[in-house]
Amino acid sequence: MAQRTASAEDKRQLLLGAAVRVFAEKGYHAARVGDIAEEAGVAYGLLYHYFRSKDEVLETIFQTTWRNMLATVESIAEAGGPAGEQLRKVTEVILRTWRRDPDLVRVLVREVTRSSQLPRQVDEIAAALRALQAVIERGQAAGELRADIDARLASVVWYGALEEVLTGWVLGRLADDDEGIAEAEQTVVAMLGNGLVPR
Amino acid sequence: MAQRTASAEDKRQLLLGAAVRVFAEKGYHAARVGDIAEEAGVAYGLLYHYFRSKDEVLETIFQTTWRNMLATVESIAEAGGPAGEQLRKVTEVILRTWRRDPDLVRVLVREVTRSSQLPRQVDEIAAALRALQAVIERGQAAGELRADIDARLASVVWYGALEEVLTGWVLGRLADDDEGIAEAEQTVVAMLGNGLVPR
Amino acid sequence: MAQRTASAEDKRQLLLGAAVRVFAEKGYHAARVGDIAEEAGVAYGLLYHYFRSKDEVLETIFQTTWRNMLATVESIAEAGGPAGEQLRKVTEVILRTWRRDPDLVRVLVREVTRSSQLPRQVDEIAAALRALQAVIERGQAAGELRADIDARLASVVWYGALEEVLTGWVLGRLADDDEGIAEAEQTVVAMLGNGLVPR
Amino acid sequence: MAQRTASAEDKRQLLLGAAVRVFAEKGYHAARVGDIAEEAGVAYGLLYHYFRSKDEVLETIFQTTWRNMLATVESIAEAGGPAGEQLRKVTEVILRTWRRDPDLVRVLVREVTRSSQLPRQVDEIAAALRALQAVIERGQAAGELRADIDARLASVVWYGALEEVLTGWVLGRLADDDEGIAEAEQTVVAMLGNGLVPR
DNA sequence: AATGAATGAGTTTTCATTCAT
DNA sequence: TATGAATGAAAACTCATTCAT
Repeated sequence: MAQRTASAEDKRQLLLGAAVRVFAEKGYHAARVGDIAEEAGVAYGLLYHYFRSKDEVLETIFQTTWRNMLATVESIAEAGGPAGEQLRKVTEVILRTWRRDPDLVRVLVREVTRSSQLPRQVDEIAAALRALQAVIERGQAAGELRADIDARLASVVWYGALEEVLTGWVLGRLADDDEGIAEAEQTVVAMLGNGLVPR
Repeated sequence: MAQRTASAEDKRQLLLGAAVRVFAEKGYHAARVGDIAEEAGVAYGLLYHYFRSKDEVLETIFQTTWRNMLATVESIAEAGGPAGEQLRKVTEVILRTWRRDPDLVRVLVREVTRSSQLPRQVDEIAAALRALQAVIERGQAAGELRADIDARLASVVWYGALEEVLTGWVLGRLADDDEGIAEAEQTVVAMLGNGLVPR
Repeated sequence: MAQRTASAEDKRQLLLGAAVRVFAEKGYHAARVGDIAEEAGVAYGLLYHYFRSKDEVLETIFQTTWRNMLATVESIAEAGGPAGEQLRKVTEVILRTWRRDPDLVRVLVREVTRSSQLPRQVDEIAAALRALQAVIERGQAAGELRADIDARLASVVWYGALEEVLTGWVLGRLADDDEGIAEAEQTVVAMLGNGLVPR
Repeated sequence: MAQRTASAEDKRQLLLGAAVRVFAEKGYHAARVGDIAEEAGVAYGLLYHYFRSKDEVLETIFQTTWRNMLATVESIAEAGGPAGEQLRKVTEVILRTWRRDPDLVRVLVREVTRSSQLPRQVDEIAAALRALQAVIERGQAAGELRADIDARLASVVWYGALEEVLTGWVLGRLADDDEGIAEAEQTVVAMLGNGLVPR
């Protein structure tokens, strides 16, 4: 029975992986349920054994990703160290997702607004934002970061910058080779951390 | 005939305004052509005298908005003055759109990804980004801004921050009263301009 | 506009007539919306201009028929005369529907139960039953009919007998030539009528 | 092996009983095979060990019920006695089914038409009608019943009256307490019986 | 006998768009 | 210009049934 459960979980993952590829290629809306099933090599009816609807598939992708993101940010935060260094690590982790799983990022970037319609997703994203905010607040408390800036707003600004860089890569607006990625990391950290104005 | 043209233009605007309200309320996809016509108080067939398709209506909204945005950014750039001040003005203009026309911002934020699918839009957004980039480059040339940061990346980061603040307002994640708006402006300018790290 | 309305009403009738024929032939469930449209010679989308759903088409057929039935029964009742004679006329009118519009009777008989699921129909049928009941009550009050029998039950029994005769014709269980119809009328009236007459 | 067979028969009955309850509650069409299995407390695949299809389940319910009905009517007929008394007994047996197994009657009444599509059912019902007809014919031959009324038609009328009374109870149109049931029996017998008796 | 994962046929309905008036 | 009747493409989803285990 453990076997059966494991196998069922495998099938779920198989479908989820196929969905990411298909959504990345054609977009959520244009992707037909049959495309996902075909990509996964199963009959489309099977998708409805594992998910309530096509929507739930996307929702699951978002939820899983954000949960992981949240866990990563939190583990970085818990690891301690200078706030600036923590923010650099968060930036690095998030931006490197592009190299690790470009299809996933494509889906995330293209369907953000769809996800934000769904109340549940908002919670997940909000949780990640709060984690980022907490890092900033601790940095402010420790005197490492400016205390005259609202931590929540700062987290929103930081997150927006990251999302837009990813969007730039997805849309081909920005160079996404190794050098481009490294430069983006540095730029985000430099601009947000130290500012654009020379000192 | 001038009158007729004017009247035709009025009808177009009437339909566009109605479309913004309807798209803001139900989202582009859920909005039916009939809803827009009803909101505008005309028969739905009439929409096809002024627009080729429902898609073109959204496209027009984006194009017009971005053209205005671009013109504004360019006029700020042409007006001259310190780069930092120019960036502050751009930030102010973009963020105050929320107060001026929240429905428009709702549509823009909710349908960004759809817009980025449409090739024509990319140009408009890209043009606005280039204008922002130009401001930064001039600031770098004048020694007012750090020259070790890629201007294109900087424009992307800046734009991302603005978009995410608007998103925060749309989703109710951030306070959007006058004070909240003022604080957001200052925070964006402060963080991106001067950095989060105290000097 | 009167013309347009008339034409619209014609189209509705066209679709309703086609629906009766198709439902009669294949049954409501097996009948596809496309079959009705094809029978009517229009595109199936048009059906949705005139009816909310396939269900509403059937509902309309029932409602119209029962409304007519009710009107007929009431007009017979209002015409006055001996109760027995009124019941004979009602029987005649209902049974002769089979000759007048066999397809309609086929639909009515085959889909009775479906109609009784729909709350609105219940009212229509109930109204017709009440009219029949009223005829019986007046006959009882006038001493023409036995007063020791509950008029409501009597109307139900009478109606059941009529429905089953129609069912017999629909299923080919009973002869439905002119002679068969005449005999059925006489039999129903004889069995039910003489039973109601005091001795 | 007798045990195994008995157990298998039990499972069949278990499933049939569950099907009656589920069909009574949601109707045949809305009832899913899974619902029946769940009501019976077994996996839905098991249903296919005992029945060829969902349709066969309903068919079996009808067949069993009608076979019993037929047997009952025939045993009443064979017991002899005055025809009027026999008809009273038949009426009593059929109407009391409502008290004995309301769910079964609900299914029978709601799905009559569905059953009449199925050729096999027609035979069963036809057989019961013939039995009723035989009772009447014997009554006519014995001079106890009017001979000027067609026995087949009379059986149809009688059956229709019974079915409609049951329908009235199912739909809540008629009182179905003990008194209501008793009155219905008497009314049917009085109306139909006295009408058949020569004067 | 029992389970439930897997299959895929089958159909209503929506709604953007066209076009006769 | 304006109307709204007419068209038909397009796809998610349900659920009866099969079958490997």
